[in-house]
Amino acid sequence: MSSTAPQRLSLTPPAADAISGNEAFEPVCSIFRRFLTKQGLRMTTERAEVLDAVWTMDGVFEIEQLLDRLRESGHRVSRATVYRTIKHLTEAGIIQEVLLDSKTSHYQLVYGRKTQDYMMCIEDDRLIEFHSPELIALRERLCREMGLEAVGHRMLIYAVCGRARKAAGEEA
Amino acid sequence: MSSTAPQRLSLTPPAADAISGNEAFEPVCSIFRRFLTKQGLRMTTERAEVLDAVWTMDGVFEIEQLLDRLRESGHRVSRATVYRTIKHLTEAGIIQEVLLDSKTSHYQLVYGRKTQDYMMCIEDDRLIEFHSPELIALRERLCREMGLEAVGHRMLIYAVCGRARKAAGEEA
DNA sequence: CACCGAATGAGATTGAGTCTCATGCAGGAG
DNA sequence: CTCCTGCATGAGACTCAATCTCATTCGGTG
Repeated sequence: MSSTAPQRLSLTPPAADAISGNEAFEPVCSIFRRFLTKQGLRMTTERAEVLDAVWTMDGVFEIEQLLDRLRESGHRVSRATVYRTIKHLTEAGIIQEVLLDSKTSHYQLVYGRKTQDYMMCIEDDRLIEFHSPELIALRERLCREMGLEAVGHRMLIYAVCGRARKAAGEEA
Repeated sequence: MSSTAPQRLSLTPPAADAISGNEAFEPVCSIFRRFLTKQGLRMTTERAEVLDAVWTMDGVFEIEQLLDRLRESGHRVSRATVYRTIKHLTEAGIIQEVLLDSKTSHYQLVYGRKTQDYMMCIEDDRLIEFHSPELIALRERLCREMGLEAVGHRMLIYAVCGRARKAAGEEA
Protein backbone atom coordinates (compact mmCIF):
# COMPACT_ATOMS: atom_id res chain seq x y z
CA MET A 1 0.00 0.00 0.00
CA SER A 2 2.74 2.40 0.83
CA SER A 3 6.14 1.62 -0.61
CA THR A 4 5.60 0.75 -4.24
CA ALA A 5 2.48 2.83 -4.90
CA PRO A 6 3.09 5.93 -7.04
CA GLN A 7 3.07 9.06 -4.95
CA ARG A 8 -0.09 10.94 -5.76
CA LEU A 9 -0.27 14.00 -3.62
CA SER A 10 -3.48 15.87 -3.28
CA LEU A 11 -3.57 19.00 -1.25
CA THR A 12 -6.84 19.19 0.56
CA PRO A 13 -7.49 22.90 1.19
CA PRO A 14 -6.72 24.44 -2.20
CA ALA A 15 -4.16 27.00 -1.12
CA ALA A 16 -6.65 28.40 1.32
CA ASP A 17 -4.58 31.08 2.95
CA ALA A 18 -2.59 32.12 -0.06
CA ILE A 19 -2.97 35.69 -1.08
CA SER A 20 -6.06 35.76 -3.24
CA GLY A 21 -6.38 37.46 -6.58
CA ASN A 22 -3.86 37.82 -9.34
CA GLU A 23 -2.85 41.36 -8.52
CA ALA A 24 -0.68 39.85 -5.80
CA PHE A 25 1.54 38.31 -8.45
CA GLU A 26 3.26 41.58 -9.25
CA PRO A 27 4.98 41.94 -5.85
CA VAL A 28 6.55 38.47 -6.10
CA CYS A 29 7.72 39.29 -9.54
CA SER A 30 9.47 42.46 -8.45
CA ILE A 31 10.86 40.76 -5.37
CA PHE A 32 12.41 38.18 -7.63
CA ARG A 33 13.72 40.84 -10.00
CA ARG A 34 15.26 42.73 -7.10
CA PHE A 35 16.85 39.55 -5.79
CA LEU A 36 18.33 38.75 -9.18
CA THR A 37 19.69 42.23 -9.69
CA LYS A 38 21.29 42.17 -6.27
CA GLN A 39 23.09 38.97 -7.30
CA GLY A 40 24.22 40.44 -10.60
CA LEU A 41 21.75 38.21 -12.44
CA ARG A 42 19.10 39.08 -15.01
CA MET A 43 15.38 38.72 -15.25
CA THR A 44 14.63 36.79 -18.42
CA THR A 45 11.41 35.72 -20.07
CA GLU A 46 12.15 32.10 -19.12
CA ARG A 47 12.55 32.99 -15.45
CA ALA A 48 9.35 35.00 -15.51
CA GLU A 49 7.52 32.09 -17.10
CA VAL A 50 8.76 29.70 -14.45
CA LEU A 51 7.73 32.06 -11.67
CA ASP A 52 4.33 32.43 -13.31
CA ALA A 53 3.89 28.66 -13.44
CA VAL A 54 4.99 28.32 -9.82
CA TRP A 55 2.40 30.93 -8.91
CA THR A 56 -0.39 28.85 -10.39
CA MET A 57 0.60 25.61 -8.67
CA ASP A 58 -1.70 24.81 -5.78
CA GLY A 59 0.33 23.74 -2.82
CA VAL A 60 3.13 21.24 -3.04
CA PHE A 61 4.51 20.39 -6.47
CA GLU A 62 7.30 18.49 -8.14
CA ILE A 63 9.54 19.79 -10.91
CA GLU A 64 7.98 17.44 -13.43
CA GLN A 65 4.53 18.84 -12.66
CA LEU A 66 5.89 22.32 -13.16
CA LEU A 67 7.30 21.31 -16.54
CA ASP A 68 3.90 19.90 -17.51
CA ARG A 69 2.24 23.14 -16.48
CA LEU A 70 4.69 25.13 -18.57
CA ARG A 71 4.13 22.90 -21.58
CA GLU A 72 0.36 23.17 -21.18
CA SER A 73 0.56 26.94 -21.35
CA GLY A 74 2.66 26.71 -24.48
CA HIS A 75 5.87 27.91 -22.90
CA ARG A 76 9.06 26.28 -23.97
CA VAL A 77 11.49 26.33 -21.05
CA SER A 78 14.13 23.65 -20.84
CA ARG A 79 14.43 21.30 -17.92
CA ALA A 80 17.85 22.72 -17.07
CA THR A 81 16.53 26.27 -16.88
CA VAL A 82 13.63 25.21 -14.68
CA TYR A 83 16.00 23.54 -12.24
CA ARG A 84 18.25 26.59 -12.25
CA THR A 85 15.35 28.96 -11.69
CA ILE A 86 13.96 26.81 -8.88
CA LYS A 87 17.28 27.17 -7.13
CA HIS A 88 17.17 30.94 -7.43
CA LEU A 89 13.55 31.12 -6.30
CA THR A 90 14.50 29.09 -3.24
CA GLU A 91 17.40 31.38 -2.43
CA ALA A 92 15.12 34.36 -2.86
CA GLY A 93 12.78 32.84 -0.28
CA ILE A 94 9.86 32.77 -2.69
CA ILE A 95 9.54 29.02 -2.68
CA GLN A 96 10.73 26.40 -0.24
CA GLU A 97 11.68 22.79 -0.48
CA VAL A 98 9.33 20.45 1.34
CA LEU A 99 10.79 17.18 2.56
CA LEU A 100 8.15 14.56 1.94
CA ASP A 101 10.02 11.56 0.66
CA SER A 102 13.50 10.77 -0.52
CA LYS A 103 12.50 10.03 -4.11
CA THR A 104 11.94 13.43 -5.67
CA SER A 105 12.11 16.99 -4.44
CA HIS A 106 8.91 18.80 -3.58
CA TYR A 107 8.50 22.55 -3.47
CA GLN A 108 5.91 25.02 -2.41
CA LEU A 109 5.30 28.71 -2.79
CA VAL A 110 5.90 30.35 0.56
CA TYR A 111 5.62 34.02 -0.34
CA GLY A 112 2.55 35.38 1.41
CA ARG A 113 1.74 32.12 3.16
CA LYS A 114 2.12 30.99 6.72
CA THR A 115 1.65 27.25 6.45
CA GLN A 116 4.72 25.17 6.28
CA ASP A 117 3.77 22.06 8.21
CA TYR A 118 1.98 18.99 7.02
CA MET A 119 0.02 16.02 8.14
CA MET A 120 0.06 13.11 5.78
CA CYS A 121 -2.52 10.36 5.96
CA ILE A 122 -0.57 7.17 5.36
CA GLU A 123 -3.74 5.44 4.23
CA ASP A 124 -4.64 7.61 1.27
CA ASP A 125 -1.54 9.82 0.89
CA ARG A 126 -3.63 12.91 1.47
CA LEU A 127 -1.59 15.93 2.49
CA ILE A 128 -3.03 18.50 4.88
CA GLU A 129 -1.34 21.77 5.65
CA PHE A 130 -1.42 23.39 9.01
CA HIS A 131 0.16 26.23 10.85
CA SER A 132 0.62 26.20 14.58
CA PRO A 133 1.90 29.17 16.57
CA GLU A 134 2.37 26.81 19.52
CA LEU A 135 4.75 24.77 17.42
CA ILE A 136 6.77 27.89 16.67
CA ALA A 137 6.84 28.78 20.35
CA LEU A 138 7.93 25.27 21.29
CA ARG A 139 10.61 25.37 18.63
CA GLU A 140 11.99 28.63 20.00
CA ARG A 141 12.04 27.28 23.54
CA LEU A 142 13.73 24.01 22.59
CA CYS A 143 16.42 25.83 20.68
CA ARG A 144 17.01 28.32 23.45
CA GLU A 145 17.50 25.45 25.88
CA MET A 146 20.23 24.10 23.60
CA GLY A 147 21.85 27.48 23.17
CA LEU A 148 20.76 27.80 19.57
CA GLU A 149 18.63 30.26 17.71
CA ALA A 150 15.90 28.82 15.52
CA VAL A 151 15.61 30.11 12.00
CA GLY A 152 13.10 27.66 10.55
CA HIS A 153 11.79 24.14 10.67
CA ARG A 154 10.11 21.32 8.81
CA MET A 155 7.42 19.20 10.39
CA LEU A 156 5.58 16.28 8.92
CA ILE A 157 3.07 14.33 10.96
CA TYR A 158 2.08 10.87 9.82
CA ALA A 159 -1.50 10.04 10.66
CA VAL A 160 -4.46 7.89 9.75
CA CYS A 161 -7.75 9.51 8.86
CA GLY A 162 -9.95 6.50 9.52
CA ARG A 163 -11.79 6.74 6.23
CA ALA A 164 -10.37 3.47 5.01
CA ARG A 165 -11.19 1.81 8.31
CA LYS A 166 -14.73 3.19 8.26
CA ALA A 167 -15.22 1.98 4.70
CA ALA A 168 -13.90 -1.45 5.62
CA GLY A 169 -16.14 -1.50 8.69
CA GLU A 170 -19.22 -0.69 6.64
CA GLU A 171 -18.62 -3.34 4.05
CA ALA A 172 -17.74 -5.98 6.65
CA MET B 1 28.87 27.46 2.24
CA SER B 2 25.71 25.47 1.99
CA SER B 3 24.71 24.25 -1.44
CA THR B 4 27.83 22.80 -3.03
CA ALA B 5 29.66 21.70 0.10
CA PRO B 6 29.67 17.94 0.69
CA GLN B 7 27.26 16.97 3.43
CA ARG B 8 29.31 15.96 6.42
CA LEU B 9 27.02 15.12 9.26
CA SER B 10 28.37 14.92 12.74
CA LEU B 11 26.12 13.81 15.50
CA THR B 12 27.03 15.69 18.60
CA PRO B 13 26.04 13.45 21.51
CA PRO B 14 27.50 10.10 20.44
CA ALA B 15 24.35 8.04 20.67
CA ALA B 16 23.99 9.13 24.26
CA ASP B 17 20.70 7.52 25.12
CA ALA B 18 21.17 4.38 23.08
CA ILE B 19 21.14 1.19 25.03
CA SER B 20 24.67 0.81 26.29
CA GLY B 21 26.74 -2.32 26.12
CA ASN B 22 26.86 -4.97 23.45
CA GLU B 23 24.64 -7.45 25.24
CA ALA B 24 21.72 -5.37 23.99
CA PHE B 25 22.48 -6.42 20.45
CA GLU B 26 20.99 -9.87 20.89
CA PRO B 27 17.40 -8.66 21.38
CA VAL B 28 17.46 -6.66 18.13
CA CYS B 29 18.84 -9.65 16.37
CA SER B 30 16.05 -11.92 17.55
CA ILE B 31 13.46 -9.25 16.89
CA PHE B 32 14.66 -9.11 13.32
CA ARG B 33 14.69 -12.89 13.04
CA ARG B 34 11.13 -13.06 14.37
CA PHE B 35 10.04 -10.37 11.92
CA LEU B 36 11.61 -12.20 9.00
CA THR B 37 10.10 -15.53 9.96
CA LYS B 38 6.68 -13.96 10.30
CA GLN B 39 7.06 -12.70 6.71
CA GLY B 40 8.17 -16.07 5.42
CA LEU B 41 11.70 -14.74 4.99
CA ARG B 42 15.00 -16.10 6.23
CA MET B 43 17.79 -14.86 8.45
CA THR B 44 20.99 -15.03 6.46
CA THR B 45 24.59 -14.24 7.28
CA GLU B 46 24.43 -11.19 5.03
CA ARG B 47 21.38 -9.80 6.82
CA ALA B 48 23.02 -10.40 10.18
CA GLU B 49 26.13 -8.59 9.00
CA VAL B 50 24.11 -5.60 7.83
CA LEU B 51 22.25 -5.44 11.13
CA ASP B 52 25.56 -5.67 12.95
CA ALA B 53 26.98 -2.79 10.94
CA VAL B 54 23.83 -0.73 11.52
CA TRP B 55 24.23 -1.38 15.23
CA THR B 56 27.71 0.15 15.22
CA MET B 57 26.70 3.29 13.35
CA ASP B 58 26.46 6.27 15.66
CA GLY B 59 23.35 8.22 14.88
CA VAL B 60 22.32 9.12 11.38
CA PHE B 61 23.99 7.34 8.50
CA GLU B 62 23.79 6.94 4.74
CA ILE B 63 23.85 3.70 2.82
CA GLU B 64 27.28 4.44 1.41
CA GLN B 65 28.67 4.88 4.92
CA LEU B 66 27.16 1.56 5.87
CA LEU B 67 28.82 -0.08 2.88
CA ASP B 68 32.14 1.43 3.94
CA ARG B 69 31.69 0.10 7.45
CA LEU B 70 30.94 -3.37 6.09
CA ARG B 71 33.99 -3.28 3.85
CA GLU B 72 36.18 -2.13 6.74
CA SER B 73 35.15 -5.11 8.82
CA GLY B 74 35.96 -7.40 5.93
CA HIS B 75 32.40 -8.34 5.14
CA ARG B 76 31.42 -8.70 1.54
CA VAL B 77 27.78 -7.77 1.16
CA SER B 78 26.58 -6.45 -2.15
CA ARG B 79 24.99 -3.05 -2.56
CA ALA B 80 21.74 -4.67 -3.65
CA THR B 81 21.52 -6.80 -0.53
CA VAL B 82 22.25 -3.84 1.71
CA TYR B 83 19.41 -1.88 0.13
CA ARG B 84 17.09 -4.85 0.43
CA THR B 85 18.01 -5.42 4.06
CA ILE B 86 17.59 -1.74 4.91
CA LYS B 87 14.05 -1.99 3.60
CA HIS B 88 13.32 -4.96 5.82
CA LEU B 89 14.89 -3.34 8.86
CA THR B 90 12.70 -0.30 8.28
CA GLU B 91 9.59 -2.42 8.02
CA ALA B 92 10.60 -4.23 11.19
CA GLY B 93 10.78 -0.88 12.96
CA ILE B 94 14.43 -1.36 13.88
CA ILE B 95 15.66 1.56 11.83
CA GLN B 96 13.88 4.61 10.47
CA GLU B 97 14.39 6.89 7.55
CA VAL B 98 15.36 10.43 8.52
CA LEU B 99 14.43 13.18 6.08
CA LEU B 100 17.37 15.57 6.04
CA ASP B 101 17.82 16.49 2.43
CA SER B 102 16.56 15.32 -0.92
CA LYS B 103 19.92 14.07 -2.18
CA THR B 104 20.39 10.80 -0.39
CA SER B 105 18.45 8.81 2.15
CA HIS B 106 19.49 8.91 5.76
CA TYR B 107 18.66 6.29 8.33
CA GLN B 108 18.97 5.82 12.03
CA LEU B 109 18.64 2.99 14.49
CA VAL B 110 15.48 3.54 16.47
CA TYR B 111 15.30 0.35 18.49
CA GLY B 112 15.73 1.25 22.15
CA ARG B 113 15.92 4.97 21.46
CA LYS B 114 13.46 7.77 21.96
CA THR B 115 15.00 10.56 19.96
CA GLN B 116 13.65 11.11 16.53
CA ASP B 117 13.82 14.87 16.15
CA TYR B 118 16.72 17.01 15.07
CA MET B 119 18.09 20.49 15.13
CA MET B 120 20.53 21.30 12.39
CA CYS B 121 22.89 24.21 12.64
CA ILE B 122 22.95 25.70 9.17
CA GLU B 123 26.33 27.26 9.89
CA ASP B 124 28.35 24.13 10.55
CA ASP B 125 25.93 21.35 9.54
CA ARG B 126 26.01 19.97 13.05
CA LEU B 127 23.09 17.71 13.84
CA ILE B 128 21.66 17.60 17.35
CA GLU B 129 19.07 15.09 18.44
CA PHE B 130 16.32 15.88 20.85
CA HIS B 131 13.18 14.33 22.20
CA SER B 132 10.29 16.42 23.38
CA PRO B 133 7.21 14.98 25.07
CA GLU B 134 5.54 18.36 24.56
CA LEU B 135 6.01 17.97 20.84
CA ILE B 136 4.30 14.61 20.98
CA ALA B 137 1.43 16.09 22.98
CA LEU B 138 1.09 18.97 20.54
CA ARG B 139 1.14 16.56 17.65
CA GLU B 140 -1.67 14.51 19.17
CA ARG B 141 -3.77 17.60 19.80
CA LEU B 142 -3.29 19.02 16.32
CA CYS B 143 -4.26 15.74 14.74
CA ARG B 144 -7.31 15.32 16.94
CA GLU B 145 -8.48 18.79 15.92
CA MET B 146 -8.32 17.69 12.28
CA GLY B 147 -10.06 14.41 12.98
CA LEU B 148 -6.94 12.37 12.42
CA GLU B 149 -4.96 10.01 14.57
CA ALA B 150 -1.22 10.59 14.72
CA VAL B 151 1.05 7.61 14.21
CA GLY B 152 4.41 9.33 13.93
CA HIS B 153 6.21 12.44 12.83
CA ARG B 154 9.44 13.95 11.56
CA MET B 155 10.72 17.25 12.81
CA LEU B 156 13.80 19.13 11.77
CA ILE B 157 14.60 22.55 13.20
CA TYR B 158 17.04 24.77 11.37
CA ALA B 159 19.07 26.93 13.71
CA VAL B 160 22.27 28.87 14.13
CA CYS B 161 24.59 28.07 17.00
CA GLY B 162 26.44 31.39 17.01
CA ARG B 163 29.87 29.76 17.10
CA ALA B 164 30.73 31.09 13.69
CA ARG B 165 29.49 34.53 14.64
CA LYS B 166 31.43 34.46 17.91
CA ALA B 167 34.58 33.42 16.09
CA ALA B 168 34.06 36.16 13.52
CA GLY B 169 33.43 38.65 16.30
CA GLU B 170 36.62 37.68 18.10
CA GLU B 171 38.81 37.97 15.05
CA ALA B 172 37.17 41.23 13.91
C1' DC C 1 24.57 49.90 -31.81
C1' DA C 2 28.13 47.21 -30.20
C1' DC C 3 29.88 44.60 -26.77
C1' DC C 4 30.39 41.52 -22.67
C1' DG C 5 28.99 38.45 -19.73
C1' DA C 6 25.15 36.07 -18.15
C1' DA C 7 21.33 32.73 -19.78
C1' DT C 8 19.57 29.22 -22.53
C1' DG C 9 18.76 24.50 -24.60
C1' DA C 10 20.00 19.96 -26.17
C1' DG C 11 22.13 16.36 -24.94
C1' DA C 12 25.74 14.03 -22.24
C1' DT C 13 26.74 12.76 -17.63
C1' DT C 14 26.31 11.52 -12.86
C1' DG C 15 24.82 8.82 -9.10
C1' DA C 16 21.40 6.85 -5.91
C1' DG C 17 18.51 3.28 -6.02
C1' DT C 18 16.21 -0.78 -8.44
C1' DC C 19 15.84 -4.75 -11.22
C1' DT C 20 17.33 -9.14 -13.56
C1' DC C 21 18.72 -13.62 -13.56
C1' DA C 22 21.83 -17.33 -12.91
C1' DT C 23 23.63 -19.38 -8.91
C1' DG C 24 23.72 -20.30 -3.85
C1' DC C 25 22.01 -21.46 0.40
C1' DA C 26 18.47 -21.98 4.55
C1' DG C 27 15.94 -25.01 6.72
C1' DG C 28 11.89 -28.17 6.83
C1' DA C 29 10.37 -32.91 5.19
C1' DG C 30 11.41 -37.49 5.07
C1' DC D 1 21.83 -36.83 7.25
C1' DT D 2 20.23 -35.68 2.61
C1' DC D 3 17.22 -33.83 -0.51
C1' DC D 4 14.40 -30.24 -2.30
C1' DT D 5 11.89 -26.10 -2.59
C1' DG D 6 12.02 -21.60 -3.08
C1' DC D 7 13.89 -17.48 -0.93
C1' DA D 8 18.48 -14.88 -1.06
C1' DT D 9 22.55 -13.27 -3.16
C1' DG D 10 25.81 -10.73 -6.31
C1' DA D 11 27.29 -8.61 -10.58
C1' DG D 12 26.04 -5.75 -13.55
C1' DA D 13 22.43 -3.70 -16.41
C1' DC D 14 19.08 -0.35 -15.91
C1' DT D 15 16.14 3.80 -14.42
C1' DC D 16 15.41 8.36 -13.62
C1' DA D 17 15.99 12.75 -11.18
C1' DA D 18 19.21 16.13 -11.21
C1' DT D 19 23.47 18.28 -12.89
C1' DC D 20 26.88 19.58 -16.11
C1' DT D 21 28.82 21.03 -20.74
C1' DC D 22 29.28 24.07 -24.24
C1' DA D 23 27.98 26.37 -28.33
C1' DT D 24 24.63 29.80 -29.19
C1' DT D 25 21.54 33.55 -27.84
C1' DC D 26 20.20 37.32 -25.44
C1' DG D 27 19.90 41.41 -21.83
C1' DG D 28 21.08 45.73 -20.81
C1' DT D 29 24.73 49.01 -20.08
C1' DG D 30 28.07 52.30 -21.98
